[in-house]
This record gives sequence, C-alpha cells and structure tokens, in this order.
Amino acid sequence: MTEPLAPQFDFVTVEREIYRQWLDADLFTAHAARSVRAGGERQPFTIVIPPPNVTAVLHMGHGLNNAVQDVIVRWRRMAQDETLWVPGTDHAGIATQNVVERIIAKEGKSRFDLGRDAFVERVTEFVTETGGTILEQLRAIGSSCDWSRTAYTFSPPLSRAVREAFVRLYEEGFVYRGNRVIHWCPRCLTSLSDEEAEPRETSGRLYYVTYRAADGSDRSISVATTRPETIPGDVAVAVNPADERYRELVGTNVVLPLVGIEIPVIADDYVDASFGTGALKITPGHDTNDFEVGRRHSLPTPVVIDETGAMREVADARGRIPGALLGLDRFEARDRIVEMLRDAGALTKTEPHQHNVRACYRCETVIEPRLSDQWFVRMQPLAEPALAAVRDGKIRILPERWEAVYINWLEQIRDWNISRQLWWGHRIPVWYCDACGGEPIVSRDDVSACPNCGGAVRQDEDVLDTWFSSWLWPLSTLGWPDEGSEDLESFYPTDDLVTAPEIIFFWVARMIMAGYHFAGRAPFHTVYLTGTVRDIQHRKMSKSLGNGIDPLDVVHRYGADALRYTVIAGMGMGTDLMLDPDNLDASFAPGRNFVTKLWNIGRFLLSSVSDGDVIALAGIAPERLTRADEWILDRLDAAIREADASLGPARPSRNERWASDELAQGLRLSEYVESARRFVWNELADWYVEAANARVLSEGPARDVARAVLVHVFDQALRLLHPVVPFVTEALWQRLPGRGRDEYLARATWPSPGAPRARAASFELAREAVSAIRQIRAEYTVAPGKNVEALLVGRDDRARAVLAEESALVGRLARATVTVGAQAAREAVAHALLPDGSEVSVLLAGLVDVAKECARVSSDLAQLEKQLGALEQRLANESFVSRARPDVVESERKKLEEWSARREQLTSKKRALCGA
RNA sequence: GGGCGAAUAGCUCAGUUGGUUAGAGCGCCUGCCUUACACGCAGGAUGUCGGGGGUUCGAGUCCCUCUUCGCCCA
Repeated sequence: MTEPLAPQFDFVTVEREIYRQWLDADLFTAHAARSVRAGGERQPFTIVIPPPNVTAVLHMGHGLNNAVQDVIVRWRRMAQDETLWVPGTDHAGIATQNVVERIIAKEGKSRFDLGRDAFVERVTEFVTETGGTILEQLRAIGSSCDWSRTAYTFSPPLSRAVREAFVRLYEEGFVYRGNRVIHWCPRCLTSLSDEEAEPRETSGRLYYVTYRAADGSDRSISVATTRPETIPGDVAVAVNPADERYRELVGTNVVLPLVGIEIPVIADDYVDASFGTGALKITPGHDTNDFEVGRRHSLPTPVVIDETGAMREVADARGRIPGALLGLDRFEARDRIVEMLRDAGALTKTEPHQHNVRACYRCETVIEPRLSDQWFVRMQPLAEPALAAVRDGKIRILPERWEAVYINWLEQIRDWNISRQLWWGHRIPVWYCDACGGEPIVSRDDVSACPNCGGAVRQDEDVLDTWFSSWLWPLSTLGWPDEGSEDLESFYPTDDLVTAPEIIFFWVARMIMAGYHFAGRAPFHTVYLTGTVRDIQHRKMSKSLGNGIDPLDVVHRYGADALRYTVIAGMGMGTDLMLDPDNLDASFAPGRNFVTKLWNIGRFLLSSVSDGDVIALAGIAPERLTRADEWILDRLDAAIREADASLGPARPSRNERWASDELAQGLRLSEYVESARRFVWNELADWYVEAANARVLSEGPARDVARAVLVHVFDQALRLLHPVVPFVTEALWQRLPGRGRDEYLARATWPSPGAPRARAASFELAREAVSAIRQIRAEYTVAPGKNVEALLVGRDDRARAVLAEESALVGRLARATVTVGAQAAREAVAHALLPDGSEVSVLLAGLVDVAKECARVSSDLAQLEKQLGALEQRLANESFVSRARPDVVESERKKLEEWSARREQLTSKKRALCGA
C-alpha cells in the first residue's frame, strides 16, 4: 500500500518538504473572525515573538526561546484555539547603527561624512538586504509563526503607533523635557537609559585628595574619589550631618586643588560617613547622585568633560580646567591630574578599589555621566497598574521568584530617558520654531510651518530609544492605535510572553505599563522566563568567548526535531541549559536518540499494518480487547493526563485573574516531554509492540484488534509529541492508515483521555513475571537465544487466572516455556517473589547455584526485615496512630499486612535454600 | 551595602499542599549486532538529599543558623 519507510529518518529532505506543506496548506494563519472576542467559536491564543534585532543571526538563545514558543503555540493550535504567533523584528537603533558605522568605517568614513539622510538611507539599504535572515532561520527550526502578520518596529504602521504613544503621553503630561545628568556613551555619542548603562565589576583605585581650608588656616579635609579627573567640576565637599569629625567645617569654604576656586563644605544625608574619609566631593555635572545633592543645595553644575570624553570647559566651567588637562581624554586626564596632585602634595594616598563602573550595553565603552537636555517619561504613575497586575494575579511571572525582582524594580522606578542622539530610529515628533521661540510643537503629523507665525520649523534632532517602540509591540503588531483593528479586538490581550530574564526591565515591565496605559489592560497573563544557554563550564554562550553553538549547524547534523527535543527536555522551568560546543554528539544525544527511536517504532509499526485496512478502534467491541490492549490504552490516558497537567491551564479559568492554585501551574515543558517520551519508548515500544507482535503477525480476528489498537495508540502518541518534534511526527502521522491527502497533524485535535479501564492494572502482573524471569536469566548469564522453563505460581485465584491467561505472552517476552502451577517447584531452581506474593521459578538444569540463591533470598529478606521493623515501630507508636491522618495510618497497616506475608514467604524459601 | 534564589546519583536536573523502599536523562559496569532501532535491547551499580540545630507522630520538603555558589539592585 505505502512504500516502506527509509531505514533512516532523512530529516534534511523531510523537514524542508513538511514545512513547505504546512505553508502551502496555510496552517499558521490565524483568522480574527473565528475568535470568540469577535463573535467566533474559538478561544484566541496569542503569543507575540520577542522581536530579534533585524540584523541578528540565530543563536542558541533564540533557538531555545523560539522552541519554547513553538511548543506552546502548536499545543494550543491542536487544542483548537484560534492560535496566533506574531513574528517580527526590531530595528534596534543603537545596535544596527553601530553595525553600519563599522561597515562604513572600513571605507574610511564616519556617519558624519555621509550626513544624516545619506546615512539613514545606507542603514535602510543594509536592513533591506540582510534583515529578516533570522526569520528564515526560525523556519528551519520549525517555528509555526503567522508569517502573513510579520511586523517590524520601523515599518510605517508601527512607526505611527510610536508617534501616537509619544504625543499622547506628552499631552497627558507624562513626557517632558528635562536637564539632567544622564548616562552618556562617548563612543556612540548618545545618552542611554539606566538599563542600557550596565554595571561592570572593575578594579580601579581610590584616590585620597586633600582640600585645604580657604581661610588660610592649616585645616583641611580629605576626600576619597575614584574619578580625580572630575575635580575641576567639583562645587562642594559634602559630609554626613551626623559626622562629628567635620561638624565645624560645615559652612566654611575649601579650595579646589589645582583649580584654586573656593567651594563650600556642606552637610547631606546622602554621604556615607563610613566610606573613604567620610567626605565626598560633589560634581553635579558628572554624577547622578551628586546632581541630586547639588540640586538640594542650589549649587552650580559645571560641565568639564565634552561629548567625546575630552576635558573641556563645556558649560559653567570657565577657568576650571588647568591648561595641562585641556583637551585630554578623560582617562589620560586622570593619570595626568594624579601626577599633578602628587606634585602639589594634595594626594595623600591611593589604594586599590573594586567597584562597579557602568558601560554602554552595545559597545562596552565606559559611560560618562553628563548633564544634558533629554526627553523623559514620568514612570511612577505608569508603574502603579503594572505593579498591581502582578500583585493581584492578573499577570503571573514564571518561575515565580522573578516576581520579586519585577516588583522591587517597579517600586523604585525612575524616569525613563527616551531620547537618543542617534540617527537610526524614530525621530522625535517635536518641532521648534526659532522665529517665535514658543512652546515646542508636538504633533502626530509632520509639521512644515509654525502654526503661530507660519515661520520655518526644525524637528528635534534626536530619535527615540528603541525600547520606546518595543514596549508597544503587543499593541502595535495587532493594529493599535487603530481602535477598530480586527486583530486588536480578536487577539489582544495576548496570552503568554516567552523571553529571557535579562529584559524584564527593558521590555517586559514596560510592555505591561504600555498595555495598561494605552489599552487599559495587561498585554498578556503569563510571562515565562527561560534559562540561559551555557557551555560545560557554565559560561554564558557568547560570540566573544567563541563558545557558541550554531543552531543551524545542529539542524544540519541531527535535524530540527533533535535540537528542539534536546533543549525542551533538558531545560526545567527557569533553569539554565548546559551544552558542550566541543561535543555536539553528546550534547544533542537525547534528541537525536529519541527521534531515531520514534522513527524506528513508526517504521516497524507502519510496515506491520501496511497490508489491508485497519479498523478504527471505535469499531472494535470492548470485550475483544486483550489485557495488554487495555493496559496500553490506560497508559496512553495516563500520559495524556500528565501532559495536560504539565502544560496547562492555558489561561486563567476565571476571567483575567489567576486563582492562587493555578498561579504556578503549567508550562512545565520538560515534564510534558518526559511523560510523552516514557509512554512511547518505555511502554509502547518496550512492552506493547512486543506484546502485540504475535497477534499482528497472525491471521484472524485477533489481528484486527491488535492492529486497531496499535494504530490508535501511535496516532495519539504522535499528537502528544507533535509540539516538541513536529517534523518527524507529521511525517509518520501522514502515513498512518486512513489518512487523507490534506490532513495535517499540525491541525489535528489534541488527545483527550478516556474512561478508566478495569483490567489494565492486572497486566502489571504479567510484566512483573517477565521482568523476574529476565532478571534471573541475566544473573545466570543464560545465552539470550536459549529458552528456559519457568513455573508461575499465583498468590490467589485472581493472580492464577491472570498468569494462566497471559502465560503465552510471558513466555514469548521472556524466552521461556511457561507452566502455571499451584505450587512452587521443589527442584533446584532460581526463585523470584513478585510484589503481590506470586512466585516465579526458573528451571536451570545444572546452572543453579544454591548458595547464590540462598544469598539472594537472604539479602532480600534482610532488607525487608529492616523496613518492616521501621514500619512496625511506627505503627506501635501511640502518637502516630492517634495523630497522623487516618488514611495514612490505614495504608501503613495495609502495608504491614503485605510485608508480613512476604516475610513469611521469604523465610520459608530461605529455609529451603540455605538449610538450617 | 540591600534584596532574591540555589545546594539531591559522576554531570544536568525532577521531587506540587510534610506521609510508600528519593526519581529521570546523560555517563558508568555486564551480556547481547535477538532482521524496527547498537542513535539499540536486557540486566546492574551509584545518594549521611551542603554542615549544625529546631518544630512534628513523621522533614529532601517547614523554621533558625553556618558554609559555598549564583542572580538582581545600589
């Protein structure tokens, strides 16, 4: 009927072919009209992708993150939700600009040589040519995104959303222009947000500098600083008001060394009396904290370092920089000023000092805090609903421990600097009229003339922080600000957000704020934070360390399914994933082995049912099922239940709020995978396929039943596994008997468990008998091909009946000729006692070693005695019996009964074998 | 300096509200190329659950403390 399957799963060909089929059948496109929110029949389920940078190429982090999303999305699609996974990319302002600047630097040019328009044109070209590579790569790992909805943060519709958000926030008073000390990258020549200026542990030096009193007395005050080059910008020396040492100096003036200017000694609580000398130099132009102190004391704010990091009298700083320092880079200036201070006798000592220095998150250049005009968003009012959402269980963060981090940050949130002195990004929609010099004109539409005087206007030179477009992503990709957008109505709020913990502040928290502010609702109900991919030494994989693994390399070697299986099965919730870049075979063995196993099961199973029709299981009368059939159907149901329990619930059962018992449930992907794996491998392949084989190969009605069960169970198993290994399951499923041409597993219904099966449990006795015989065979190293004789003695009538009915099966699986008797054999045999008390004896002519058997029984008995002793003691304990839960006591009593019976059996066996 | 978390088999990790003899994958040992699968089959070994103290009839699980490691914020 069908061609036999290839001996090896040709994933290269098959994966390409299957993905093309999915696209041709348009399986990933969501239909807004089908969502219940738009009057349709289906629950919507939506994930928006964390948009990778438009210039990015796929790395393991993406591989992991998108595998997780695809598992969830495919599960919900099969569960018949109207499922939408929105793909897209981020224009990544600073990152992309840096990439293109590096390219033109090779041509010997800077962006200033090209000019703004030509540079932006150049970046646009670059992005058009190379951008979107990563989206192609996502297909190679099987991502089932709705490609018809591919979004880009710099596209016209999303740019419109950005403008709308900015203007609305301005109108509402949340956006303002402020003159503040911000983080400045002297290489990128832009300001950065608090989050973009990342702390780096650095070994520096602490310099102790003496500031002499201005009254000519010999009094002085020594300050400790890590940045002596900022001394020319000092406006005060601050001490703690409670600090006795300096009390009498407060209110007097000291002289700024090398500069000669007089500055006051002030008292401020900010100063930590225990750090350094307890006296702090205050440089409001170049330190955020000092800026606040300066403001409290109405001090001036001289700026002595320019935008490139060079010493210059930039503002309010006339006469402050000694000639020898003028024009020097800040680090050269540091060395120079240290020498000068030493020469002047003002440097009392230096000592090594570990501290955190902020660095640009894009180029690692040390940040220079700098006073400048920037646009800010007032965050505290926006943070309140975002804080409440997590506290009230409208949004859950998994693993839960990240909730504390989120809450902690939001509780002390600071205003967000959103302007960047870059060229690549959304230009700030603010215009200035120099003629009338009035209020800035903030507008949704481009402004060409001043609305007041009709004069010329110029647009603000700055662009917006990339994250100012990212925080709108769940809204803007669905059509916001167009309130009538079908997608917005049908798919917003979305469901899960899957991302890395590093961007909780950059992105996750801000999206929640934007969701509440602009749409009045949380953008999603679940935040799932993945772990980090690390190498064998637990170092984060990174380009610079060269310890990365290219996911596409893995796809070429072992297939996308193997990659997906390995990362999903290997990553518990929130735990890091360790992979060895130098040993891909070992790292991806779990996935590769499993996919191969699945393929081989399919190959065997499909070839054995390929001739003639297979009856649907529903057409088989229940009484025709064997005990093995019922057992595997029962195990299947158990696997389905476990998978459901590990994955779900998909959404809060009550509207928009998680019940406390649901808060931490679900999305345990590794547990789901393990349930499905165990079923397919350890139950279906290891037992049922072996057990059913004889019937499948036979002629007659038993064959029909076995085939029906086999096909049904495999069909369901493939459904269960499809989200994690979509390609191989789709390829096998389409070959199952009775499949039509245009049926796809990707759209098949998710399995649901059936009613309990009474006889299923009794099959365990047969399995235990087989295992017991196999164990004896292994212990006596009986050649695998050699048949043995085994006698099974049931503990009671029921066990005897089961063993009698299954004796042929037991014999076949254990390579034994099985007799079911009423009494244990007396000859020299190897014995085993099954958990229920039934006995197995294997006759081994000439092989049985009585001493060995005696030793085995004795050790079993000793073990049992020990446990039984503990049990008896527990039950003899009055307070246990009276205080433990009754069901616990009951089960302990039952156990005592069983174990005692077992002890009797073992004791009599021991007597027979060991003599005495 | 403030906050959070982790420590369970050689490695990576499960172990839900305290209640069977603490599990899985990989690795390891023994025997098998038994015509679906050696990327496999059968069997096996391995844990004072980081140390100490406490609560409890009962602790890997709860509390305190110490040690080590990690993360976030300053």
